[in-house]
Amino acid sequence: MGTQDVTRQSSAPARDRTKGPVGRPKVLGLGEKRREEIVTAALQVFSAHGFHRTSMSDIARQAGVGQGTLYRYFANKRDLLDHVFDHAVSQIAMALDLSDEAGPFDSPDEALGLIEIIGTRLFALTDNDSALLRFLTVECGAIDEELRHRVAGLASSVDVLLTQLFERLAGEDTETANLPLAGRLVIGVAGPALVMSLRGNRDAAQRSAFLATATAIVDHGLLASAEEPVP
Amino acid sequence: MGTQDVTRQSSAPARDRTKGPVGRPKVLGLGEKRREEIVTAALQVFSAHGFHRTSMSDIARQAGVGQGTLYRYFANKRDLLDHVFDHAVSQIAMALDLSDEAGPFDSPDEALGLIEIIGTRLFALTDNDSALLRFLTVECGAIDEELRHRVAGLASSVDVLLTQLFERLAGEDTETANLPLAGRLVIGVAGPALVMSLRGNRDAAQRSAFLATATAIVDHGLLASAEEPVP
Amino acid sequence: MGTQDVTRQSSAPARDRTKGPVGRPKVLGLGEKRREEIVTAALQVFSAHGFHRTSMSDIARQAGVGQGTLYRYFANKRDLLDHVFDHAVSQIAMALDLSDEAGPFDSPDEALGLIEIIGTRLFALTDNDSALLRFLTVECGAIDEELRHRVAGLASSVDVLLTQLFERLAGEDTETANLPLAGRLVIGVAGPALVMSLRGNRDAAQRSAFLATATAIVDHGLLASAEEPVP
Amino acid sequence: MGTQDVTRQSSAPARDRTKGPVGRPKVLGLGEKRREEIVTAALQVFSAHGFHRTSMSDIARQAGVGQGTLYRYFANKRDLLDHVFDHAVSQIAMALDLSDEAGPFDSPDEALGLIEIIGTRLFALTDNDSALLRFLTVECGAIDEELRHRVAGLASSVDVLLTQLFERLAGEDTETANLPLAGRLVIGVAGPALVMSLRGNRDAAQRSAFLATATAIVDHGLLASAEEPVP
DNA sequence: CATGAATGAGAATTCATTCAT
DNA sequence: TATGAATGAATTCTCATTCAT
Repeated sequence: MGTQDVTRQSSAPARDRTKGPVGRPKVLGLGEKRREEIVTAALQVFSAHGFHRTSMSDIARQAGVGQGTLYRYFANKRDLLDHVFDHAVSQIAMALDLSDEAGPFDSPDEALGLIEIIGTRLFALTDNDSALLRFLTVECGAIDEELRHRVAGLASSVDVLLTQLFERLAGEDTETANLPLAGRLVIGVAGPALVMSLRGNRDAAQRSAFLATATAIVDHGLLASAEEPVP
Repeated sequence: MGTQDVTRQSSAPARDRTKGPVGRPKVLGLGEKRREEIVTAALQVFSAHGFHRTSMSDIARQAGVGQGTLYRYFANKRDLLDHVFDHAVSQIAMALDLSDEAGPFDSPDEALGLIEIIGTRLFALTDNDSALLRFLTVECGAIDEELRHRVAGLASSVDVLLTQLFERLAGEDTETANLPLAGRLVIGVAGPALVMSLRGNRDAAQRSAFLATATAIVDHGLLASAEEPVP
Repeated sequence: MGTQDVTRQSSAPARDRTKGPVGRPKVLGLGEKRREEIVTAALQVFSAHGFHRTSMSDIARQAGVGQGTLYRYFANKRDLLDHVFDHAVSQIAMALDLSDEAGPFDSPDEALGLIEIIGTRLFALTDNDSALLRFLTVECGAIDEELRHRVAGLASSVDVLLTQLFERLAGEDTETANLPLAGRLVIGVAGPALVMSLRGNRDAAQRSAFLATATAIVDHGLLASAEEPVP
Repeated sequence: MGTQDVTRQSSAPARDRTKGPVGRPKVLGLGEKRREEIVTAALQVFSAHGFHRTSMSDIARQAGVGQGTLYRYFANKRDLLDHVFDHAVSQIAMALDLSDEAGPFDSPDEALGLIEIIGTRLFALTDNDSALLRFLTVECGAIDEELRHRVAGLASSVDVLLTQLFERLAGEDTETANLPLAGRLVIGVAGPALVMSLRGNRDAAQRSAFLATATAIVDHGLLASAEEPVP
């Protein structure tokens, strides 16, 4: 009578993307423009109502096209979702792209400033298009197994990036053993800021207090602790 | 011979016959047991496949009962979900209950130990029943508006608890202005640990390193930073 | 493209009464008493909500017994319905039984008085137990094919009775050709009275006006017209 | 790039693209035709098996469309029923429309002829489409409370029409007190004719005998009795 | 005998997807 | 190419009926 096996008959939904051109073509044709309009519209409604509660009709209405048209650009709802995911990720990557800023730092303090820069950008991102982050952080993980993995992969990427950042901040004279952990912690530290922001809180004072605290944490807590051997 | 009451909603079973023998006796507590079995089964499948991808048939199969039986115990799928949510929350509350441990501390260091205690319990919780936390953290927020609010409320509660904890840790000589933020930060800090654990990582070394780092963060970063005025 | 055949796959519900003792046994055992309680309860709820919208639970609740008990007395819902129908018919037959009154009449006027007698009894019937007539007249015809036939048969019986009555009223010197039609017409004439009464109208003045008009119709219209050859 | 309107209930299709070619043009009137086909099919099966015993699948099969299609035209089963009701009422109203015939009458006898006209039309109606009247008279009253009220309202309308007719027939020198009752009586008188007809009886002789008798009833019984004061 | 817990067949309804135009 | 009408598989929920106690 105990709970039985949880596995399902129809286990794997079998990732089905039509292997059409998915990347970012240099020249946006008319069709490509339409694709992006649809993806953007889908992102809005997915974020507002959730993937499962959003019908293809909803997406078509939001995009201002017929439902049938969606199937000219995407093989099925799942395929469209994949593209929305990719779109969201690339938008965030662009927003967080530090290649301009992250030149070699003259001092650790300068480097620490990156935290504020990143934070400020994230706040701007949520103000502009809260759908983007809400989709990635709240909805995506709950859609299905595969997307959960991709979200996890995404998190890992940020992990790596942050670790590299901390390595540069810490300099070569530091024990790097727990820097990966530090990276994850900082992701966690960022979380509440996003939640705050996603809930519509735009209080500038709170935000700057938050960023200051986060910076202090990294400065004193992370980097200092990194110098102490883990017991 | 007059017409009796015909109203339907009067749920009173009118068991008023003068007869003694009442057929199958209602075994008290048995119904409650069955309810819990169903809730547990539902938690498993909701956590494994998500609320929307889980059909009532799935739940019934997992619980080892007929579909119709579910409706003897819960008004509808949503009602069942609510009970699953409550169940999950109370399980976690029990797991995190610190009333034994949180006696008055002789020293701040002793109090800091709470972080490790909480962390250890969370790890144990996920090892035992990963469905529980995955359901609350990953699935719930994406189900619908109302549940999102309830999750948010839950997070706020933890906020408050942590803030109170920090206040005790920091003592009265500290600026308390950003302690609420600190609470949120620590929630964030806990996140990655859960993710790590939910993904099935049971590496003890990594875990203890993580807890040590987290403790250090709170010790050096949070509490220390709390002494610095926010600009 | 045109509308297709209307016949159904599962055409006949196959009258299924368990051929247990159905008639009216002289001695009412305890079980028989219980049967009648259930039938009475079922009549109430069938009349109040309609057969299809009434569940066996509703009936059991109204009767103050468990659902399972219903199946100790009746094979299934349809069987119970049959008994309710029989019950209703016999109740009405009793209410309309004229064997006391319809002795040989000394004058046609005396005989005409029967119309008022019948009418008054019908009014009394609806006042006492409106469920009875409502069930027979409104609900029954719409339940299924078989019951429609039985209702029709019932109407025919009344037809015959009324025709016989009119024959006695008219005497032997009358063209009897359209007396059967006359019977049907009087059934129809009674209809509005029932409707009036079923809707709860108990206005005595209206009722007596109605009966007077009906009597006049039969006196002048029916009997007089019966003397004229139909063209 | 700003987020657009995400509200869902805004049914506006947002067909605003600047493009000209709009794909499959919406053929006006075709949808209306389909609606009527469905309503007609539903009337057939409702009449044959009753509302509650008719599934949406039955209707779809009868209409020769998929079940899903029904929901493109009607919100739900109840909505479809409402349209069937309206359809039936308007069909009957058309069949009974006396505006051509009911010119000013030179003599009461001429006016009396209306009864035969109405009767003949009703017979024709049932011969053509017995479902129509059976649905209204037998099924509708038993479906639910609301429809019962609508049927009652319908009957009242006929009441009024008939009363007005009788008033013209009787002339101004008559006591009008019981003319409303007379109207109801005539409705009742029509009932048996319908029943006869609905049962498939097409015997012309019986029909004309019936109409003659009914005319005689109104002539001698109703109108004559109208001249006598009600006690 | 009486009961009510358990059940699964069946009904209404939704929606991703197809395809004629 | 774009469209939206059509569709049926899948889902939630109801309820007549069975049967262990």
